[in-house]
Formats: sequence, C-alpha cells, structure tokens
Amino acid sequence: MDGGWSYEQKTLISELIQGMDFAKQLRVHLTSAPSTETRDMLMQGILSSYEKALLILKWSGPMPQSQPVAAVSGIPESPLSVNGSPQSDDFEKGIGDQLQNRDISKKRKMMPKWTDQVRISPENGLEGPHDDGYSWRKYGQKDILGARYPRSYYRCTYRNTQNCWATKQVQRSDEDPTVFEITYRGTHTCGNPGPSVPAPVSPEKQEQKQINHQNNQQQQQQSQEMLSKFRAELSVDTNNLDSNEMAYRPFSFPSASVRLLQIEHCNSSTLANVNSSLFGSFSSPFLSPSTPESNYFSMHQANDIGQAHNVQHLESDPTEIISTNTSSTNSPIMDLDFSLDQVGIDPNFPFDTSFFP
DNA sequence: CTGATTTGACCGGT
DNA sequence: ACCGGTCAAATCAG
Repeated sequence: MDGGWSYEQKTLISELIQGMDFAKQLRVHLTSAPSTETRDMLMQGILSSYEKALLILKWSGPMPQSQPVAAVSGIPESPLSVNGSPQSDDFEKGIGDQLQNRDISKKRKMMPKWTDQVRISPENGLEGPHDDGYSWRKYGQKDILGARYPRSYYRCTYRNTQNCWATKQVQRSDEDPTVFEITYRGTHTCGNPGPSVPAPVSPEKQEQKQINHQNNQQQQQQSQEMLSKFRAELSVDTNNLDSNEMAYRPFSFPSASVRLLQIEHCNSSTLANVNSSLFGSFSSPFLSPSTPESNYFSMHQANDIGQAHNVQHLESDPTEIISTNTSSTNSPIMDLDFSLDQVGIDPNFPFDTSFFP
C-alpha cells in the first residue's frame, strides 16, 4: 500500500505490459494474417494477463483509504452504492468454502447487480432464439406492488450442479410494454457460456407467451402484437456506437435491439465486477467468431466509469440478451475492490475476463 | 420419463 | 405487517 513497488505491483505492471504487448501483436495479426488460432492464442494471452493483473490488484490492498467513493468517482444515482463497509469479510468467507444458507443471502446481497433496459420500438421486432449462452431456469414469478406486469425470476440452470449463483429478474415496464427491464445479479461461475450451446428456450419469450395468456385482453392483444413484431426484424440503432466500436466489430448482425445498460447499484467492488462483465461481453465475439449471438457493447465513453451509462448492442431477443458475465470457474475476480479507472485501462478496449479451457 | 414451468407457501428484511 | 425474493410440490411439455 505504500512506498516502493512490491512484488505484486511489479508483477502487475509486468502483466499489464504483457497484455498490452499481446494486444499489439493481435492488432498486427488482425490486419495481416487472418489466422484464427494465433488470434485466439493472443487473445487468451491478453485475457489471462489482465486477469492476473486484476487479481493482483485485488489482493494487494486495493483501496488507499477507507473512502471508496474516491475510487469510483461517485455513482450519483446509485442508491446502494458507496458504502465503505468492509464487505470482503463475509464475502470471502462465503467464497472459499461451502455456502451456508445464512451466508448465501448475505452474499447475494452484495452480488453485482445491474439492470438492462431493453426497448423494442414497434417497428422493430425481436427474434427470439437468442441467448447469451447461459441457460436460465425460471423459479418464480411475483406480482409487484405498483407494477402492472409480474416479475419473473430466473436462476442459472447449473446452480446445483456447478454452484453457479447467477440470477436475473425480468420485469416488463408498466408504462411502456415495449420495455423490459432485466436485472442481473451475480456472475456466472458455471463454465457454460454456451456459444456452442444451442440456446435452450429463451425464458422471456415464454414469459411473453405466458403474459399473453394471463393478463387481460388488452394486454393480450398488445403482447401478441408485440410478439409478432418481435419476430420481424430489428433495426439497428447505431446512434450510440462510436466509430471505434464499429471498427472493432468483426461481423454484422442481422437484427439487434437497443439496450440501455445501467449499473444499478454498486460499491467499488461491484463496479469493477460489472465492468469486467461488460468487457467480457464485448469481447466475446472475438473469442468465438462463430457465434452469431455475441453481444456487443458500446461503452459510452465515460471518463467516469461510475456514470456507466453504457449501451449495449446486441442482436435479437431483447429480453434475453446480455448478462454475460464472464467468470471463469474459479475467478475470485468477483470481488475486485478497485475501479478500472485507477489502472487506466481504456474502457474501449475489449477484453474478457473469462477464458474457457 | 425427465426436465422445465407454474404457483402458492414460506422467509427475511424493512 | 408488508413486500420482494425463493422454495418446492404439482403440473406441463418434449
């Protein structure tokens, strides 16, 4: 925390340098040799370098003072944010060993949480069979006070088998039924990113179906209308894409929805985690070019990541997308206690904290 | 038959 | 006490 460079810091620097080096090589490669293998290899190198670096940052005493606010530079509208509380205590307790029921709820509470608002304009549609690669299992539905539509709860299918605690909630906006609000909580620790997985059924799709059946007739009509429109093609809103991002995108996508991604609550650790998620999502197309369901992020150039009004562009199924946290199975990166700002990582640079063996 | 969804009960936090 | 989130038995679907 003080004075000269510790071993960790040196390693950190070296990792970052290495990562940058890999990135440079990759750039060269992208412009010259289209060898997929080399590209992937370089990408792996980049990812692992950054991951190591991040880990080091985490374990070598993140916060200078007890005011994480400074690190995050403030998340104004975040209600739950910025409490300098020493959360890592319980958190790490939970991580290493078996999950005790009491800890779980605590742990969940401090899981990273972000909300993704998906709007579908009437002209647009959604084509459903989209999937972020994760498979979700619905475990509940609730009528929410003051909300016209019920909220659905999903958890990762591999919760039991792989101890993956990622969950999401889907809530249709009452004012604008074309808007779905998807709240993701926790990162996937299952190794089931599933670009290769055929994408089971999109839960929200079903929800729409279900809503059609359940709610009153007006809503039914509305929903059906929507469904059919969803099936039509989505238009791509490129308003928020900056040219950089465009250049990064290796492929075009046939349909897309515009999604507003806002990080809802976070303390510093959460924020960092979310950021890694964002990057992970963004980079996924690079890792698996064969996947048509990749996610695209357009980070809205925020000097202050804390503001985090990011826009993600993806294809299809507006209610399904995103999430994509990328955690590799034993990535303690979950609990990073720093802001990427600090280390000066270019938010535009796509990288993925996950790598699949 | 197996796995996913539904839905009322339950539980914990406020 | 209320409300949101989760559980789990019943039900459904492939």
